Amino acid sequence: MPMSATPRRRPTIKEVARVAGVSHQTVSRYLRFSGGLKESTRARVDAAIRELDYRPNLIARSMRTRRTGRLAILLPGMSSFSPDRMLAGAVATARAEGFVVEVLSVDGGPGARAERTRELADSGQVEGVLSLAPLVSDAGQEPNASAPVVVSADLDDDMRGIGGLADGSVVADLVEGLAGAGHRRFLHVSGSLGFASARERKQTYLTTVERLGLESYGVVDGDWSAESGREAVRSLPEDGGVTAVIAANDVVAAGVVRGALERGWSVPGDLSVTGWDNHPVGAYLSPALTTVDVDRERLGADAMRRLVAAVRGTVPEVSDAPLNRIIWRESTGPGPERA
Amino acid sequence: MPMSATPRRRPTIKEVARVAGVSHQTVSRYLRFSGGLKESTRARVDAAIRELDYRPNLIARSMRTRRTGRLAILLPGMSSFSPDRMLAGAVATARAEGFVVEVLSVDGGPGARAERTRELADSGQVEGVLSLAPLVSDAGQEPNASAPVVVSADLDDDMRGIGGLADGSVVADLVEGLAGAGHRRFLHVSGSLGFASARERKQTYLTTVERLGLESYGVVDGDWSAESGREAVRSLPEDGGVTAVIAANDVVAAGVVRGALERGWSVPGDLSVTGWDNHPVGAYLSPALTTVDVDRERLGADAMRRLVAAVRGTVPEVSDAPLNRIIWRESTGPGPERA
DNA sequence: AGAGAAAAAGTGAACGTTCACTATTTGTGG
DNA sequence: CCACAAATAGTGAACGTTCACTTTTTCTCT
Repeated sequence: MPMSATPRRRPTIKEVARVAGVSHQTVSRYLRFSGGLKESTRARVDAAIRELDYRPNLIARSMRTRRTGRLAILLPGMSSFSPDRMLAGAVATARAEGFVVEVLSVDGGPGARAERTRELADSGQVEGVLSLAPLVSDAGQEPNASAPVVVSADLDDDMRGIGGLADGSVVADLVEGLAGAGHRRFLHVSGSLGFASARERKQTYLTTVERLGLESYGVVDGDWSAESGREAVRSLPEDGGVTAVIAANDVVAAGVVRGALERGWSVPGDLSVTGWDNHPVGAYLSPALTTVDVDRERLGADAMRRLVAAVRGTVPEVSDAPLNRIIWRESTGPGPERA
Repeated sequence: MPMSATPRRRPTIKEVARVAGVSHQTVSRYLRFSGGLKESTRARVDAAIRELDYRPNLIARSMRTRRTGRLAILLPGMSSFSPDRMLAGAVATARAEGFVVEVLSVDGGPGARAERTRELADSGQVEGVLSLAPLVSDAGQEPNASAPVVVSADLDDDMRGIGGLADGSVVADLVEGLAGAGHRRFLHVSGSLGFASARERKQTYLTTVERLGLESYGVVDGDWSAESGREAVRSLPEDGGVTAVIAANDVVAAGVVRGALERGWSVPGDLSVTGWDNHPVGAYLSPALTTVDVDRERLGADAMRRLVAAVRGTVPEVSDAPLNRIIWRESTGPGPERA
């Protein structure tokens, strides 16, 4: 029970000024941009700050400048989708740009999130909001001069982002790769269609199958869960001829594999399966999962960069390094035409 | 490019007062605790607030009260351990208690994190810090009257928390269950020993094996990774007699299973394997993973409750509901004595 | 109905910074 | 060496609340 001795107040700018023998305004100048100070005074202020272990009261500063230097990140409350890597990337970027990040997870659907976002955006508490989960698009933006809102490119409806394009092209590569291996009849198990990335992948799957003159047994609209993958395989007819499944992510793919094994089908002997995300365990499953490695950290960082740019009224730097990369592993093999 | 029309300032307490025909202090009173106001004035203030769409400037409030209402949560920067569920639980609890949470992920080891924590704790920016990753224990606390710091009970060194106890007892149950099924020779693959939970499990494993008169082939100190599990199995001699492996978590367990299969051992035929965490894919692996279901959300919530109590100087409510629950699945089976 | 207490409402300062000025010092060209 | 500009430093107000008081109103009891 260390009853801390002196409840000493933190030193203020004025005390620093007194110690340094200058005016408080000079200290303030020193703090903001140490230009325009004579070297001698600069040194005196510096010494005083050091001596008193002074650190500026950022709240008082915020109050005066009316800038909070804070951004909010919205997390989906409870879903199987947990954006941990993205979060880390986004947080790191924000910090690097000099912002403090406040994270809050909101339970409930896109509606609840949109509501909360709106509330946040014009609360004056934060300068911008980044949502890592889909919102219901509230058509017209706020009438209030509210803070900018960015929905992660991975999930966003406006497909300008790199995320969108890259996403699509990789599904196409996946299908082409399998077709090249002799597969003709496909199944896609999608993620929750509330996610733009899920819609995008589904769409690209359909058009690619069409474009290459292949057949799609269909698309099962899932929810990113393993169970949805298992169910999808269960619903397949015994001799439907499907030999390849494009699953929305690795978790779904694991479910697909399980479902196949339960029916006595071998993977990849009878059925090839692809996942998405390069989940840490994917390589250690049997069979090891073919997947798409996604730089989620960078995805989060990019989204945050977009937000920061919006806040500052500048144009975001677009990164062009490839974001996705297919990793072929054991869960995919030659199709019937090569067998 | 909607060049937002009026850059209208937010209304202040004084404007509300003017509209309501009362003093600013009356409005302030209304805002903080609407007690002590005559019903008629209460209504007038209420109407004025509504009319102006007034919302209090929390920064100004913070400045005056010297309370920020903010807590920080520290996440490990980049590790295989991502505390997403815990984060959600902690954030939700903090919000429910009226705090705003600021999350930051810190790269680097426990040293870097401890440094950053210290910095945060006496930055005056937050009223408390919750770390979801181990810190180097800085022996004596800060000399400054800094904000309280709580390291999650799951990870903390002081084992007072519920987390510690529950953890241990469940490892014992695991070993006992396997012993009851006829297993005699065990292997433990631990998590990073920087984590108190990893040390705790290891310790309980050792004492339980001892207590029941079983044999431990040894403990492999891992790092929560699948590869560490795979390596552990590889290092086993062909006829060492190990028939059961207690893995630090499901990811490690997946690696163990993989390693076993690669050696031509069947799971659970030749080797029983247990994981930890009830990872979403665990039930869909083949074999489905025996694991320990951990209410990580509540773990996070409990840790946050501890922090809030520390900040307020009150005693935290201890929850007593069981936190962990073994789920026996296919990856464990009878040992040699029953075969 | 009036005194006194309790309840309700008001007043001005303070929190620690930065902003918008004004004052002083330093430097420069003729 | 002086007038003048540029560089540097200083002064007081303002940001929007709450705190610590003081004043006014309302209620209660005799």
